Amino acid sequence: MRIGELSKRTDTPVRMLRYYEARNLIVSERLHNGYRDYDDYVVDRVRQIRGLLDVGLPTRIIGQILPCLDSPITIHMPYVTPDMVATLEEVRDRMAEKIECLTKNHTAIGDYLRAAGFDAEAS
Amino acid sequence: MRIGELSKRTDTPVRMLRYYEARNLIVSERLHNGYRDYDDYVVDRVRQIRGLLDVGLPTRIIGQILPCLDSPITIHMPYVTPDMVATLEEVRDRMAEKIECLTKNHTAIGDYLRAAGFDAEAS
DNA sequence: TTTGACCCTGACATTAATGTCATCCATCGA
DNA sequence: TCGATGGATGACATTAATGTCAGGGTCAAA
Repeated sequence: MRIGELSKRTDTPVRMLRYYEARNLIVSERLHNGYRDYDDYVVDRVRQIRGLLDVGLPTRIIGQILPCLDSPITIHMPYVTPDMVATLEEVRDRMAEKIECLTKNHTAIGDYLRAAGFDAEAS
Repeated sequence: MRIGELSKRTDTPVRMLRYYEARNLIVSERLHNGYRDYDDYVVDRVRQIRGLLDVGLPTRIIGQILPCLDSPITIHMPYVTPDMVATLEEVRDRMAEKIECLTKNHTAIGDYLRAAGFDAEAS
């Protein structure tokens, strides 16, 4: 698909799609004219990238870990360098911290809303 | 305590503490000389702020929700405006999304590391 | 063939969170 | 009293993610 459709399907500005490509987070073929052409799997990829960005990961890190989270359960993993392992462990641990922080505050907001009489569902 | 100590106790650059104050996330008294003087509870507050920033919340939002997450279980909550309720619900929902995203990727990294033979513990 | 929708590249602006300085006041110990 | 340390304000720089334009092709439908 071309960039416009990818943009719509991922609800992501075209500008950003080109940016992600520049940061090597996604790739694209080129049509006879110079138009970018994306494979379908890129849709999910972009969504994942956005999610990670939204959660505070910088593109630099995303680019490093993305290849390791690619397929269902790691189709091809060449020699994993110790460096990469360290990075992954680091990222994994920081994610755990974030989850904890988010969970705590998510709960607190729920409690508050409930105490204030609003919003009885959706804890 | 003065800003230096707060900085150490929260592992936060002094620069940032002044910044958070400028954004109305924390407050401080002033000593006879112009030095800032912080109450003890500010330590936790700063840690919470950092956590929220780290997880992608902008200071503008943090400033809005912080007062609602202040005390153990909401000591004083004046008339909660419908606007505030809407904001809180919005933030709460976005947090849930983030938690889901993080959990998913956290798991994926764990799986990868395990599959790669590294890191057998700490799922 | 003309027009409008799409795409391309590249430059510049912006917002947020931070880093870095410079300049000056305050305090306390040697 | 001097000097080191710590604090204050304010200006300027930077990095990342994004927004916005400008100038210029592609192509299909009218």
